[in-house]
Amino acid sequence: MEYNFNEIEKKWQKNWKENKIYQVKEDKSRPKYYVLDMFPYPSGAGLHVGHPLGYIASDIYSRYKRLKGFNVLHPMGYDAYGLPAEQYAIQTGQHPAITTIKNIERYREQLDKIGFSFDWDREVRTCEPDYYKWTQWAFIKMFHSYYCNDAQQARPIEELIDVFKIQGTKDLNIARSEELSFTAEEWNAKSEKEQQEILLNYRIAYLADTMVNWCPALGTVLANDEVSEGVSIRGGHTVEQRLMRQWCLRVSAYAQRLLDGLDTIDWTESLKETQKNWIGRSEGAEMNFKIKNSDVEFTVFTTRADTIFGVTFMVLAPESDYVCQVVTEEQKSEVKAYLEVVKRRTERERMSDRKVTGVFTGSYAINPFNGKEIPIWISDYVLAGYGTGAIMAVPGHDSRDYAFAKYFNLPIIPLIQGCDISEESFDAKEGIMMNSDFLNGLIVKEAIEKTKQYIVEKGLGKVKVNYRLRDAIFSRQRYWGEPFPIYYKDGMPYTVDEKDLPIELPEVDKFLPTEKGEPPLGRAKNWTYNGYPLELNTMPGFAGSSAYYIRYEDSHDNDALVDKDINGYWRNVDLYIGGTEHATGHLVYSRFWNKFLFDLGVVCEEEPFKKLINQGMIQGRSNFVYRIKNTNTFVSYHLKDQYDVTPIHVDVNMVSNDMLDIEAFKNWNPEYKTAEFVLEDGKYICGWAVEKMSKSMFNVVNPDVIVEKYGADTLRLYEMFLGPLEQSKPWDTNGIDGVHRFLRKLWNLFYKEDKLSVSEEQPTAEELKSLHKLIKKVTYDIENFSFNTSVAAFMICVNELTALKCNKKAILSDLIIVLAPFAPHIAEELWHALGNTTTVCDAKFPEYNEAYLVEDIVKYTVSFNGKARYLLDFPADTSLDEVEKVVLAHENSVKWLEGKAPKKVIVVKGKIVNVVI
RNA sequence: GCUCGGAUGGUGGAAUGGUAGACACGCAAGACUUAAAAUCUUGUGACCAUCGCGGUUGUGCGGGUUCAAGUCCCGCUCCGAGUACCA
Repeated sequence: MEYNFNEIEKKWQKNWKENKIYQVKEDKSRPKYYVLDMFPYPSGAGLHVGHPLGYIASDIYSRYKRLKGFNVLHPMGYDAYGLPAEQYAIQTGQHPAITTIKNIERYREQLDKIGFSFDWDREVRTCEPDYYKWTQWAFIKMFHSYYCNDAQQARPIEELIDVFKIQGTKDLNIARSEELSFTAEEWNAKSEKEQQEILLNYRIAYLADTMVNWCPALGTVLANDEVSEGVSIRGGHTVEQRLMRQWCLRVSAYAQRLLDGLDTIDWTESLKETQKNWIGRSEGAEMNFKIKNSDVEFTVFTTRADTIFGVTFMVLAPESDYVCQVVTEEQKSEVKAYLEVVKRRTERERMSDRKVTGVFTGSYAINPFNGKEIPIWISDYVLAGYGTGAIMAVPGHDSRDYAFAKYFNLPIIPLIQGCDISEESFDAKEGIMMNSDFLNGLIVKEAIEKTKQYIVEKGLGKVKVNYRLRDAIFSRQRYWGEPFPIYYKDGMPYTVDEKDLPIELPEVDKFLPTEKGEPPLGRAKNWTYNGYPLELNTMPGFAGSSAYYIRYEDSHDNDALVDKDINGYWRNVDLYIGGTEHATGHLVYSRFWNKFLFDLGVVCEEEPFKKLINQGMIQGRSNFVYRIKNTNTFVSYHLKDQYDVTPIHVDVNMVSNDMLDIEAFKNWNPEYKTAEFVLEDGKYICGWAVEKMSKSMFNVVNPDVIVEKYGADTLRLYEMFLGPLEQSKPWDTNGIDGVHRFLRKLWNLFYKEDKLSVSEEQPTAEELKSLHKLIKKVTYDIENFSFNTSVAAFMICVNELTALKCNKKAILSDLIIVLAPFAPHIAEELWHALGNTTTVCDAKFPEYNEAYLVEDIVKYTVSFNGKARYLLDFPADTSLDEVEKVVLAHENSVKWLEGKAPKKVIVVKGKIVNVVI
């Protein structure tokens, strides 16, 4: 019987589905294990061969854990809201829901062919009302919460209102947008509307006028992680800064907890590092500066308080509120002109073109340490969004200030003994202070501490920790997203009643903004709640993906996001697999969202993902043919240098082992119908290059094609065999035959001349050794996510057993259990062929036995001063004394030792490894 | 600029400080075949060799630690990823 993978795989996929083999239920008698993949956005292009890489790895791990006796939760779903479906809808009028469902069906079809062990009964789709009801619910909870810095947790907003009623803002230590100050009497005297406006300053989900990344091409605002280098990540459209009233989430309140939490989870150092940088904690001081001839005071943030005696000018961000307060009459027109220029420059220009620009305000600040007058300037190298939007410039010890000072000819004062600032500033925080009054003679670190102390004692400011992490902009002016559970009364936002959730996405006639420039929801009919207008914005993409892992635990629950008991069983994700591209987006929002739900007591774990692995990207491997210029003749790769050629992308699906299928090529395009070829050894060899996998490069490989040709088990093994999971690598089909050959060899261990042929005989020591070597290696490898070396171990084992002509049932049956996580279909088929009636998924993963692994011959490496190595074989039970005797008497030893006694004999783990002379 | 990775045969890649190159691809030779494909066997880092003995050399470069370094330490070069006027 041939190894008919197509038939086998179809049969078992059907069987698994019908018998609900992968359905899991809470089972308190067994330990749980939660394995999660980052759920995909179902794009119109379908899956390519790179997408399943992580899913295969997580599937192997899930199946392994199940065989090890764990109750494994391994769900899958879809991140169904997204820009592409909406862009497509704008162009074609096709409702995004229709496109999305079509794409989901296509994804599902492709996923099913690979034989994953997902529990599909738990599937979630972020665009389904049953699902986004809980996204809206969480938003309502955030709206009704504030963050208490003392308790370090979210608290109900009602508590805060009670505080306001009694003591106003006195002794308040809570996260807020702006520092407000009022008494209880003032609060109680305010109108409902005024009170609501104030509360927005404290809510975790709040509405505020903020500078946002506005993307005109997409017609919406974007969060910081959706923008890179001044352009949108999706589509690469330019982004500009704009002041808009938008929904925001007070993620910044959680900055310290997000940072601290990193120490409790098992993520790669590089990913933790990326998050640390994104959160960007910096310790420093806020210092107040008075302005000469004015009562205006302004505050700067600095991490280098020690350099206060080197401040020679101050700089305000162009957008800073202080600007209009400090500009003098005579400078007004010049400043105005400068602000106009800055405003016109896009973020992108500002970044690429680092020209020094700026303008003097006419005002002077007073240095609180020595009373000196310092000119105040405006420049766009100071950002409004960080710190206070104002800095004290120390050109001697900050490279940006240095460039500015040089350009505008401002004084530069060196503050550190022996530093050379003639060419550039001295930025390092080291050396001994000078020109600094009471700080002179201190080393920089001491000086920073002493200055901070001084600032606090003299009331010049305060010690402050700043974070780079900004609050997340949560509004999108788009159609295809979750509607907000918010309505407006008297211009103020109110949440809809929880019992009225979900607020379903309404139908609209077009997916474009209204004539008035409102978001597409402005087109919806009767878009009201109890007669009040509903919010027209929708939520961003990360809203639905922030808590989906919790919903899988209890995806059909209509009364709660997750049942408390059920969450108490599944807890958080033990293993999360996905790409690095979510390091500063999804993985920050998810952690924030989960911490918020933790504060509410909805979930029992503070961190959502205990262990996280980033699978590498699969790049494309493009193939080229070489056309001789101005002809229709193509020359093979190794001969191309003899001609003047143009490389042309050719569809990789017409190329096998870099050899072109000439007939297929001729039929590919009418232009090539009459093409001629210059061959080498009768073949046309293509060139290749690693590029992004994309249609335009003709290098997209569809997993369906591989499954059709080699089977899902081969695809699974091959994707793992390609290299380490976390490494990016090009897809290259050149080695797939080797993996496929391995499966056929395995098959042939069972079947001789078309008949099942297994023996009940007792295995030999050699056979047992081969098997247990494999079990040991694979156990170790799976636990360390080193799947490529496991595949190699299988190949070795099967080669050994083939050489031993082993067809013993005892050996083969354990072998296929060990293989089952990797190649479930063939394992299931052989498992049943051996007479088992239950699924191989419920077998017990065999333990290895060291006793079988003992070598009967021990090899000793003997070398002299590490040189002239040679090997000696001894029976395993030879004593070390005996070995040493033989080693020293060996002719090579005699030669090297020249009759002298060795100085030292190095023994490692009971083995002589070196003789030192 | 900063941070984090990485550099090993023709290729993808293996190697708890202890026989570098597992396993696979490719290539070569052979077996089977009218032939091809498939399959199987053998060989395969480079250099030297009285090519079935045996030797030299070899993990990006330069140093160091060690009896012993692909692996640890210091200094470079190159490549990749992330991030950036963050005061």
